[in-house]
Amino acid sequence: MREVNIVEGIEVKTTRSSAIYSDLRDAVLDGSLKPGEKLNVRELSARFDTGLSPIREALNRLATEGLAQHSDNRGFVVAPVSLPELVDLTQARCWMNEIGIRKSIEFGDATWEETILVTCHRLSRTPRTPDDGTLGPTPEWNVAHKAFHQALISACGSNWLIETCSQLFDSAERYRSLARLAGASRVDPQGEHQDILTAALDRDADKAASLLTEHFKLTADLVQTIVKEADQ
Amino acid sequence: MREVNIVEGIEVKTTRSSAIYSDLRDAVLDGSLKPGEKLNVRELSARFDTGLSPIREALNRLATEGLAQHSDNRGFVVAPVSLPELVDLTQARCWMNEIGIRKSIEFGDATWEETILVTCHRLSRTPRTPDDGTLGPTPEWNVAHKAFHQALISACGSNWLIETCSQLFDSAERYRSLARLAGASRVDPQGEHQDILTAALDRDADKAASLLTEHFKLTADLVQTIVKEADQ
DNA sequence: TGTCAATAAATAATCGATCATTTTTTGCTA
DNA sequence: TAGCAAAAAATGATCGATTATTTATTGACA
Repeated sequence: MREVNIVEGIEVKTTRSSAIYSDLRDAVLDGSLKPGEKLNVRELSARFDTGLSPIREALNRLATEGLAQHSDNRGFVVAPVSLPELVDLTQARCWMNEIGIRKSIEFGDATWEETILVTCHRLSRTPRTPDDGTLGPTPEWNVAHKAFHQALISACGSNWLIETCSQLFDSAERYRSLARLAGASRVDPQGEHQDILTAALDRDADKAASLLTEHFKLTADLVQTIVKEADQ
Repeated sequence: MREVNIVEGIEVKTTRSSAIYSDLRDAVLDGSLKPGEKLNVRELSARFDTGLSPIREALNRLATEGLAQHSDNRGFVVAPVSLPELVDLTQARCWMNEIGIRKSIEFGDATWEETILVTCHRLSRTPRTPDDGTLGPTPEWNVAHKAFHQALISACGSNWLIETCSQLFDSAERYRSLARLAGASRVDPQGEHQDILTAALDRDADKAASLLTEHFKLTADLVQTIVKEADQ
């Protein structure tokens, strides 16, 4: 119980459980914890230099969220990935984000327009590959990427939908990370982002929806190739 | 670590954490734990005659699921309810179930048809009010009710969508329970269920979707009246 | 009497020992 | 050597004591 963060000037004392949850979550999402990998509580408690309780609490949260799996008396593993699940996930993303962007185009006001404009701009200005030559998107780019996608649907009128899309985004990011680790990379996602932005600002719901859907499907296709290869 | 269940002949040893999670979840859903109520860990551990760890694990799961809220160093409370959240929730239910039933009508095979037929039949044969005169739906009716609604969307092709609708259903059930405790009750939901079933079997997607949406909105309207009254 | 700091009480979080269950190893028998 | 049962090891789950933090209470002072 010692982690202290400063948020907007005020001290926020976080707990070990929360800190570890956040770390483990990041590790699952960026692929440093591999799908199916055993999450041994004692081992993790040694690694994080903490007791068993915070680890178990963090794992319980991850499991409820779907990023880990739990079996009574058999502990936790990182949630597995599979081709069928990727298809399922992609389908759900397309459907839900389509509603989200259509409704946002219908209901969104000037503030929404400005938000999608700004988040898209920030995304374009955020370096995708690190200076040090290591591969893959930087954490900053990932954050900016999610911010833009969530902004697109932010005026839809249902936090439930927004939250669901957020979880879907994260689950998909895990697949993207795995593809990246296997050496794959999108050529020009930013061009697609710009096109979606333009369609949204033009209030062209059909075009925005189909571009967004296409965007998700292209990513899934790339990831799919890699997952298939890895399976063999 | 002593809870033992028999599932299809084989022994399944469940944990205290899981058993308590299940109990607490039921209590939140049926309204016996009130929105905003403090979930004191010591108190609960006394009530369930167990240590602190299983209680905390159960609460962590509930919180991740959205049925409880957690604040670092301040513990857990039952998730609050509100009019805006009910509106949000209802909107999301309508949108997602509409996709679910449309795609199921598009993709569903004979097995799907039989499943919705059977679950609807079972629902109609399950007593809604208990024999002993206590009010509100019986647990059996609630189970059958959910089974029918989930069956309707079960052939949509995305487990993610199905799972999301399941969570939405549960969250909505909490509102229904609260309305029931306040004395409100739907007149004839089964008539609506039959109409939805018929439209689905007829593969009339537009009709099925609009009936289903109407069904959710009617429930929400009833609950809304109660929540409003309770607020004053 | 109202405000505020200091103190006390209550509650949340964590720890590591202990107990229960699962998994692995061992060694016997056919 | 294969199959199996018993024993051992490893791992998961739980407990209650301890520590950290928040909330409530007290009492000094303006």
